[in-house]
Amino acid sequence: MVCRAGHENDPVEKMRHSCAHVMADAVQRLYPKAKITIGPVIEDGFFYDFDYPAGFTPEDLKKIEAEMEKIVKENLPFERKEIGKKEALEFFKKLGENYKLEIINGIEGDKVTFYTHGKFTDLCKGPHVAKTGDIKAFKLLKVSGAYWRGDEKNPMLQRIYGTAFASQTDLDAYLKQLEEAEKRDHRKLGQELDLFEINPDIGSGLVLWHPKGATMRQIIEDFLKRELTAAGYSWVNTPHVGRASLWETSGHLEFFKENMYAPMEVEGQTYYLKPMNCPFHIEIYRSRRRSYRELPVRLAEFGTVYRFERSGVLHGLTRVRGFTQDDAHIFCTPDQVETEINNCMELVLKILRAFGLTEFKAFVATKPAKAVGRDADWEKATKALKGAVELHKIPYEIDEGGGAFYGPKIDLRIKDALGRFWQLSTIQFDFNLPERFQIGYQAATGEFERPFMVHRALLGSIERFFGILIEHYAGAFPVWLAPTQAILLTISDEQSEYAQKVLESLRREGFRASLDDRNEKLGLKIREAQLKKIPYMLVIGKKEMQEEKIAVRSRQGGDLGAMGLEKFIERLKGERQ
RNA sequence: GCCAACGUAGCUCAGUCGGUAGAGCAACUGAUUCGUAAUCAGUAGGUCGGCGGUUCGAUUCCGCCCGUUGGCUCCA
Repeated sequence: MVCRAGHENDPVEKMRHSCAHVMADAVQRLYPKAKITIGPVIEDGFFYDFDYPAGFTPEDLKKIEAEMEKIVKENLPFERKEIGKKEALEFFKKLGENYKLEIINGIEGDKVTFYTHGKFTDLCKGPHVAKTGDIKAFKLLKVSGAYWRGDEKNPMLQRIYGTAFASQTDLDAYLKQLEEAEKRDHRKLGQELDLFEINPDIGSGLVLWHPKGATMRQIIEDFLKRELTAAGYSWVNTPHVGRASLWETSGHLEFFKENMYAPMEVEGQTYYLKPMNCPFHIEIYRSRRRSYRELPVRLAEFGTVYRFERSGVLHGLTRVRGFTQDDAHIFCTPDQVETEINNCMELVLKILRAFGLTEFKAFVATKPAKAVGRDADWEKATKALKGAVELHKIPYEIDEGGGAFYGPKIDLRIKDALGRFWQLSTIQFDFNLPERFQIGYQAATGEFERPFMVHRALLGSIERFFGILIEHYAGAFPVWLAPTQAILLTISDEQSEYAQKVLESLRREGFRASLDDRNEKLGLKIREAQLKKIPYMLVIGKKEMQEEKIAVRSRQGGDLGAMGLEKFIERLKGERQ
């Protein structure tokens, strides 16, 4: 048992930690056969893993909770005791707690600490609250399977998750927040707003983009296309499959095969669906001799890739098997590295900010023990990455030795409206593929040189980014992204013709507008438009028709009163940018 | 893949302690032309995820499969 590093003195963490002990105690009181293993504090709560093959049902959870209440009422003191390892081993041996034996044997030094409350004793570094009665408000949340030490070769344990807070009010607030997150779930909103579907008849982890979702995707792609073109990228398109020999050269069959779809045979040749775009871009790079004069070469593509993900890890749009990367590869000379990376960073930030994502955290991963490439190149590249995050004043951490074997990288995480962090962008050097594909350029000296190669994705996967965006905005997209920006609502049939004209005017101005002239009450039309989260509802009744106006209602602000179409168009244009 | 829960109409869900199912919304039809979050009435819609077993009889019980969801990274 342990608190999270750096949080040992946080009173809530301490209480959660103690709560985990109380839960383990309750479990063993009710189910003496259950063996205790580990139970750390995690973000927002705690869990405890038990070896109990019968498993726990949701009803068991209620019983355990009730038992915990009793233990809290008993107000038992937590007592700390230092004890020799030998004695500790004997203690747990007698209880048949073999997982604890394994843990003790892995601990350095010859002393360990025990924490006891009532008749329950656990191996534990502490600290704890003084008495079980100090645990104020708690709740068990869910059960799941988990492997001992996270390794699937080990026995499957039963994990119970719970959380505890300093007061019932705090706990309720937390549960409410969970509910709020559930309401924003992109899978739910995706269906309600008719944006996309993942259909088992098509296949797990494969996305069908419905018209509204596809409209948004195109807006996103158009925006990126404009920005990247302006930043000097060239656009390429490459196929979805490639010959086995290509993936042998690239090394994917050696290192990435377990993530690739099974091969297919065509006329005696073996082909694989592409899990990455890089080999294709490299082939384009080396389609002719390159001179230092034309570097940097920046090849960009919205490249759709397929990766085999184990069925259990698939999740809505954020973890899929087929997805499109906003991928690009930069080939440049050593002199250009710094500028290229800085420009990449600038571009990433500009684009993410356009989507209302303004808080970032960067992780710079450096050279691992096993790596390819020259030390000097690693140093130069790592320095450029650090320089770029510092230049743009992004808070960052160094992930020492956390880079891939083929190069250092920056992972950029962004914070969404609910305060959750998501990893989106990545800027990654590659010292491996240029070598494998033997690419080069002719330097000023006339010598044949190897270029630096950088993989970079700003949004990462468009599918995943879209999912995050849906949750970030809770489906209420800003005008520039909304699939329908304004909907015209007539009050009676008499206004249909006039409304149709207004609709045409809006469309001519390039707006995504629609018309609801059904024979229904205004209240119903507003309700439906509101549920679709359309930014503007334009009411047209007798009055508006006579005065050649529209009554504007905004999604969040309600009735804004009547105005001329010109004035409304001006307003919309301002929000479109 | 593994552990657990779940799979009933387009959607959300109820139900059957074994005798082949029901609501609301949506759809369709009709009436209503009604000014800022749900007008009324009617009609239609289901091999109760698939296959097999037990049974006179299975949507219900059992087994297998498929799919969905949560977890399997947090190391006393």
